[in-house]
Amino acid sequence: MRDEWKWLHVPVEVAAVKLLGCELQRELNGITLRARIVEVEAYDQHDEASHTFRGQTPRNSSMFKSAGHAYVYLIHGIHHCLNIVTGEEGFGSGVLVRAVEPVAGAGHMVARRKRHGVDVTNGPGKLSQAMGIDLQLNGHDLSTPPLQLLRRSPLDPTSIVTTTRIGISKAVEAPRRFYEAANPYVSRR
DNA sequence: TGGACGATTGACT
DNA sequence: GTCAATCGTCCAA
Repeated sequence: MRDEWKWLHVPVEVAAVKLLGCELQRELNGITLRARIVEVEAYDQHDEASHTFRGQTPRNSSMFKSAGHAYVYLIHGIHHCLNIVTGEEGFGSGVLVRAVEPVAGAGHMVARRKRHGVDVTNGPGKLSQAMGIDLQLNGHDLSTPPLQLLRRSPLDPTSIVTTTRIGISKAVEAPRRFYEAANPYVSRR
């Protein structure tokens, strides 16, 4: 395993909390976009709501890679969702990035979205469109451009809210959604 | 090989 | 609050 991602070789819900406050940096057409992660959800092989619950398939194979890779999938034939793979190679676990807060290149994200304010990045499909994330980045190594994960110091635990996940039909009771309290970019539904 | 379905979003009543 | 868009994936037959 790569030492660089050792901090993500932990249970996925622990990794999810550690990822809050970290940043995603995207190089796109010579422009640098950067955004801070403010809302996440945890999924792993033992979780009925996870894409990896029934084992490895061509679609979910990048979620079985070692920590620090991207798992991107298409939902409803329209939108892309970004996950950060966690844990050891061979174990299917990852963290869905549900919302981010623009840090750099916000104007470009607004233009890509054709929306403004929190609507630019307050949902998994929205932030993917804002940052130009699609299937081409599925399986990408997040230690290299054009998409990088930048580690940041952990948030104060008292500022983190834990709830059940959104938009799923199985394991609906599991408290595996985490977000930064009072951050306006946290998704609404 | 067919068909049901989805870790969502935006438009509309 | 409700509902359609839209297509790749997966499982049953």
